[in-house]
Amino acid sequence: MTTINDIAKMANVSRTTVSRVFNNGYVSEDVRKRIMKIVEETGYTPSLSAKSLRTKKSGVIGVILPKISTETASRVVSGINEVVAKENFQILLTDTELKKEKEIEYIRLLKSRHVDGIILLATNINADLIKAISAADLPFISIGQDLPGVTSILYDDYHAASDLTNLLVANHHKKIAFIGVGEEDPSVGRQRKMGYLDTLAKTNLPIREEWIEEGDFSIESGYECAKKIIRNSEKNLPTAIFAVTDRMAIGAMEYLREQGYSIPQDIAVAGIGASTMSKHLTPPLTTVDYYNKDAGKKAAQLLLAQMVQKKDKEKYTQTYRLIKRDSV
Amino acid sequence: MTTINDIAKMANVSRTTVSRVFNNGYVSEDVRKRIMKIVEETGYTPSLSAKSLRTKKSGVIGVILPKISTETASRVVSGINEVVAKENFQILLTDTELKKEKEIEYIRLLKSRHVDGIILLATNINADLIKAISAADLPFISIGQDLPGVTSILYDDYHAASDLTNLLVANHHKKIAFIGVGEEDPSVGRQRKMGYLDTLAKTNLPIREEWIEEGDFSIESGYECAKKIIRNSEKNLPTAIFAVTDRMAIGAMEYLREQGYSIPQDIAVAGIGASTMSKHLTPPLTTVDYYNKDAGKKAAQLLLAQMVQKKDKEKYTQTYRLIKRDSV
DNA sequence: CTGAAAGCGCTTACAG
DNA sequence: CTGAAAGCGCTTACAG
Repeated sequence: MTTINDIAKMANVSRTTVSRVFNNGYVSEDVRKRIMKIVEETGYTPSLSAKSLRTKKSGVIGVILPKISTETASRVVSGINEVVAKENFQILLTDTELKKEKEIEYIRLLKSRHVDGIILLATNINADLIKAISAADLPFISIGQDLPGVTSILYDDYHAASDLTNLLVANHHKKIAFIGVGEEDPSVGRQRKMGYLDTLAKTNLPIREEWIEEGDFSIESGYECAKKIIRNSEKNLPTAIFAVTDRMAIGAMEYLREQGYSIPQDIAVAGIGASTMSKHLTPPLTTVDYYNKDAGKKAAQLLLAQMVQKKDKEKYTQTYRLIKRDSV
Repeated sequence: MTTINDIAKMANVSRTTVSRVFNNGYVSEDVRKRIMKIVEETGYTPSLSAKSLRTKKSGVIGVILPKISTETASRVVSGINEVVAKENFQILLTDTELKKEKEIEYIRLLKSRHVDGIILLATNINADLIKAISAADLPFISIGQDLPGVTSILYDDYHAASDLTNLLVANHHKKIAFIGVGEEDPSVGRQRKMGYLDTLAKTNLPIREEWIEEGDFSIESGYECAKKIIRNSEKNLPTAIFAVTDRMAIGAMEYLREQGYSIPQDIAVAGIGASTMSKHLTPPLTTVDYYNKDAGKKAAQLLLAQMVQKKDKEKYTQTYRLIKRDSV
C-alpha cells in the first residue's frame, strides 16, 4: 500500500505538501502537477482510517433498518444514498431483524465506527432507545416514528388512514373491516387504527370487534386476518377491508378470491404503501403513496445540515397521496 | 469522547493493559474487572478508526450494487448481511446507478476505506474492471457474472433459460417470442438468450426476428417489447412470450391484457427471478427462482474464507428452480 | 508557498 | 501478568 510518505519522497516534497494538494491548501502549480502525476501513476488514495482518526470525520453515515429486504426500506435507502453520495458520503448498513435491542447495539457500534450521523427507520419508541440516541451525541434522524427529542420525518398515518376510510365511505361502504398491527408500533399500529376508528365514529358507522384483526405485516398474516374476519362475521359480512399495509391487503385479497368473493363487487380492499405490486394486482389495489424515497432524501438532507451545524430538533410530516384503483 | 487513555488513567493501569482486556491478552482477574467496570460506567467503546489504522482491518465489507431498490439486490444484501453480521462485520453500501465507471470508482474508494473485502453484483465484464479488481488486491467476490480471475457466484442462466423454453415447448407451444436485454450483460443478455435460441434450434422450432425484442429490465420496457412483438407479427402471432426478467414479463402481461388477449389461453408468459410479485399476479407468473439470498450468503462465506486465507479463484454455480404457475 | 513537529487512539513486539 | 515505546497514515497549527 502506498502512503503519503511514499508520494512525498517520490515527489521530493514534505508530506505536508502532499496532504495540501488533497485538501485545497496553497500549493504552487508545478509542485501540484508533479505530485498529481505520481499519485496517478501509483494509484494512491489516502487512507480514510488515518484521515478519520485525525479529523474525527469519516464520510460515512450509518443507517439502521428493521429489515433490509423490504420495499419500503430499499426505497428509503435509495433516497438517502442519492443525496449523500453526491456529497461523497457512503452508507454503513445495519439490519436489526426487527429486534429492538439491536437498534441500541447498532447505535453504539456506529458511534464507535465514527460515523458522521445516523438515520434510523424506527419501528417503536422506548426509553432505552431515546437514551442511547442522546448518549451517542451524533446528528440523528428518525424516520417513521415521532421520537421525543429527535428530529423525525413522519408519515401522516392518522390522516392517511382517515382519508382512506373516508374514500371507502364515499364509495357507499358502511361496513368496513380493518387489518392492523400491534400497538408497539405507534405509527402503523396506533395512528392508522385511530384514523380508521375516528372516521367511523364521525360518520356514525358501526365499529364491530369481529371486523378488526391484527396481523404482523406479512402477506400470510393478511390472509389469516381476512379469514378470521369472514368466518367471525358470516351473518354480517363487511363490504370492505382496510389493511394498514399493502402486503396484508394482498394476503386478504388472496383469501377473498379463494373463497369466491369478487373484488370490489362483493368486498372492496385497500392498503397503504403503494408497493410496486399494488399496481399490478388484479384488480389493482387502492392504496396510499408515502413517497418513501423522498422521505429518505429529506432525512439525508436534514442529517447533512445537522452535521454542518447543530439544530434544534424538528418534526417533519411527509405528504402522502391517495391512489384510487379498481379494488374499491 | 472517552479514549483508551482515559480508561487507563481511571483504572490506574497502562493503556496496554486496557487494550489487552479487549483483545484477549493475559490480564489478571481483578484488573480486568476493575477495567470493565469503568468501561461500563463510561460507555467506552474503542475507536474503530484507530484500531483499523493500526491493524489494517476494518471489520467492514464493501458491497457494490447496480441499483439499491431492486428486489434481487435487496435479497442478496440480506443474505450477505445475515452471514457477515454474525461475525461482527458491517456492510458499506455503494450504488452505481448502473454506470460502469462507478464500479471502478467504488472499488478504489472502498479500498481506501480499508474494507476487508468486496462483493460486487456484476452487470458487465470489461478489462478496466478486471484491472481495478486485481489492483485492489483485496478478497473479492463477484455475483452474477463470470469475471476472469475473480471468484464468482454464477446463476445458471443458460440452463435456466433452456429449461424454461423447454417447459413452454412441453406445453405445446411452437411459436415462442423472447424479450431480452442488451448483450453488454453477458449473463442476462447473452446466456439467457443462448438458452432460448439453442432450445428452439434443438427442437426444430422457428426462430423469427419479429418475435425477439430487447428491453432494459423495466416493467415499461416489457410492455413496449410485447407491443412491438404483437404489432410486428400480426399475421403470425406467437403463442408464448418468454421474458428474461419478471418485471419485463409483468409489463408484457399488462400489454396483452389491455389488448384483450387472455393469458395463458391466447398467449402464455414466463419470466425469471421469482419476484414476490410473480406469485400474486393474475394469473400467477411462471418463473425461475435463483435463490438470490443464498447467493448472497454463499458470497459472504467465500469472502470471509478468503479473508482468513487467500484461495485460488473459483467459480460456483447456484442451483435454480423452475416454478410453474398458471401463466403457462 | 513550504516544512518540521505534534498528535489523533489504538496495538504489538519487547522487556521485565 | 504488566508497562514503555514505537508506529499505523494522516492533518493542522505554527513558523518561516
